[in-house]
Amino acid sequence: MRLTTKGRFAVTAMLDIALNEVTKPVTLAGISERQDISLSYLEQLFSRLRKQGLVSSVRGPGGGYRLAKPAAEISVSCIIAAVDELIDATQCGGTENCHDEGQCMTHDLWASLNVKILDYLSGVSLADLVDNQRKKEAGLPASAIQFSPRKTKISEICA
Amino acid sequence: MRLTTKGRFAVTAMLDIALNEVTKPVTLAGISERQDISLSYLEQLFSRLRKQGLVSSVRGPGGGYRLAKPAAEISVSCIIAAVDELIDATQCGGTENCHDEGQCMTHDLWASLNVKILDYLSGVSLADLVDNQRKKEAGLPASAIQFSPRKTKISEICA
DNA sequence: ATAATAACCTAGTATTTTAGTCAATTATTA
DNA sequence: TAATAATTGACTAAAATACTAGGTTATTAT
Repeated sequence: MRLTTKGRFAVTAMLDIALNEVTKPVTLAGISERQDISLSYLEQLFSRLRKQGLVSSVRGPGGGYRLAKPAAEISVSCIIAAVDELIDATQCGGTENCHDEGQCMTHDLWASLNVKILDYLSGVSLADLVDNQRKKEAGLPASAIQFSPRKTKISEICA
Repeated sequence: MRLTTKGRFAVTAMLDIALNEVTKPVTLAGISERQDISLSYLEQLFSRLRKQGLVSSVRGPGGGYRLAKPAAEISVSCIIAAVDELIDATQCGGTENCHDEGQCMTHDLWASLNVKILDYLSGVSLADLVDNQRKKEAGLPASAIQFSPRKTKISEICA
């Protein structure tokens, strides 16, 4: 399963576009500055995002990137899948040949975890993130995304 | 967030013990052979599992490892946390300083994803996995763990 | 006693992935 | 036509992952 800064950067960058594309296309140089992500790295990520049809590009002065679809129609899972290739918590990538010829004993576990993660990320759209961010900036509590303050230290995970 | 083969190996190895510890402690050499995991790698993993109090060890001939608690009291999240140190989908590891001085725009998203994953893995115990495996071997459908056959190809993730 | 067993420990290494740099080229527009 | 900004490809540093090697220590069966 792939949930790296690559995917995080991509989501952040897409959110930056969603927030700033009101008048003009958004340049990678702008995103780079605002979000503190290397320009060249962004170029690599956007090459994939464009190929997956998530953004459209305009070259030359005044150019940049726009969302190719309405923000409400772009899910987080979609963005991560575009840059990270495969969201998969199983060893085998769905081939079900994790151990010898058959499934490994924990295949079902990872497969169902996979579905859980995917379900969640599929349910969150860029529009949700925009909403959340706007509310945050206005000093309101975030609501679109259910935020839980629970910590994740080992001591708290194990009873 | 860390969901690597390390954690998968650890869960598989723990499950192997749960299935085989009926009479004697289970040796790493046995696990290595049955699960096709390098012995030395297992030793490293079990060093951590032991330090976290998940297994107890017996040295010498006839020795090996046993679960330190009933299988029903050992959750998958606990095992993964023991070997992978930290389950965390956020960039900052919970410090909330992901971007400059404040939270990055997607902090809430990763934080809540984190909770989702953790909730799920906390709810699955080794006993559940044993059940599932026994049913599988008996040719019955798995029930303890809800298995979904849904695929996770990019084309299916994005509408 | 002692030889076999199996945990335990430390250090190192190969491979892969991540995250990034560098240097160009191409299209567009002011 | 000069500046802009996407586009491309090749290359690199650092980290993490997944191991290997070689020992030591404790225990037990003989």
